[in-house]
Amino acid sequence: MRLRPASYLILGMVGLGARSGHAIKQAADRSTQFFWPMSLAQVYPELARLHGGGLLRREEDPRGGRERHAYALTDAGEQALGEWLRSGHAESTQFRDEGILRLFFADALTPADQLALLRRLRERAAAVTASTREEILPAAEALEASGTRGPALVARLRADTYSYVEGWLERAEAELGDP
Amino acid sequence: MRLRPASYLILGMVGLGARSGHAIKQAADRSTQFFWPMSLAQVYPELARLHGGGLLRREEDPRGGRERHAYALTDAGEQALGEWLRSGHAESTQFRDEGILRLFFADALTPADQLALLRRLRERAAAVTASTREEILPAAEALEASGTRGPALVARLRADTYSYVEGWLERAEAELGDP
DNA sequence: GTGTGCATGTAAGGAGTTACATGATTGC
DNA sequence: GCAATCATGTAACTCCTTACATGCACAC
Repeated sequence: MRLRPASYLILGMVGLGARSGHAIKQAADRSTQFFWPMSLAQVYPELARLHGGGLLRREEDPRGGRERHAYALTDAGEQALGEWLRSGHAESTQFRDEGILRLFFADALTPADQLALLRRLRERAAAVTASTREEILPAAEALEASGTRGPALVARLRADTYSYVEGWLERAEAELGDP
Repeated sequence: MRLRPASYLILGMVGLGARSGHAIKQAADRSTQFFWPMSLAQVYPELARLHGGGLLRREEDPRGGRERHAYALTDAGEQALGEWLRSGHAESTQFRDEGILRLFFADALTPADQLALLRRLRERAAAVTASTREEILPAAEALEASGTRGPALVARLRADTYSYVEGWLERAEAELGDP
């Protein structure tokens, strides 16, 4: 059975206590979304696959007449997750950013339009920093207080990195406007 | 005719002087690869599509018995590229990083394994900085000397950002080892 | 004559997205 | 009664990747 990053993401979320497909998606939207996007349509087929492969246990857990499944890691699931976390193996990273692509080709623009592009990118970076600090970090810090530090670590890395990029772009703007 | 980022990437590369599909792919591998990956199999169909849509002119330009096409921007192509560059519209960004995903779930590891993970991520960041400065920047700076500044700007942004991340991870390591 | 680089493409498949489809529960 | 939230799934499609397929030119 082949496991992809999305498989480990689901395994990891179950490990952190998310029990239903819905809860996994909710948690992912508030935390891992930014460095590993996952759509809802991926969650249910993948849960079924992981259950079929013996990595997840599944129990019926209805709320009234509304069906619900409660997933938990099996021993094999726990082991697969641990092995992945310890392996440095072939870390797939992929970064796609249309804004940076524009910047690459910015010489085709007038200086004024170049400045406008830099300003837009800077504002976007600032917005990422702000939304991460206001919307993502608080929940991550609540988890941190109970001993789970990964989410807060990652949220701070994101906020601080985009804050750095914001400053970098601000300097680039200044240099472009007044060389 | 619908234009995607990969379309503008090709248009932009032609604008910068890449004439054949091969040359476009070569240039992309050395520069835009890192923030907008594009595989060879995308290039030729997309060139044909852009030619069919009137955004590229195409001439036969054989080298001996080896066929070659020389592409150039039409007025419509130049205009489409310019409009995209000036539009702030819906910048699609997507960041996927398996290493950060591991960090998010790192609480499942022993402290020693957490440290090892942080170290691996730091070394990876350092390698990105180094390879960008050594392999990407020099060519971009040569272009810069002749007035095309985008490539160097983007290469420096990449190198400096990963350098910042390297320092950040180093501090995180220190805090984890000695809180 | 052989390996490296230049050059153009196609076929099949995988990963992930959008949109669709449905329905119960809970709080106002 | 109504809206928001919880909850589970499927279908069609798009985008992109890997692998395949071919062949000339040039330097050594």
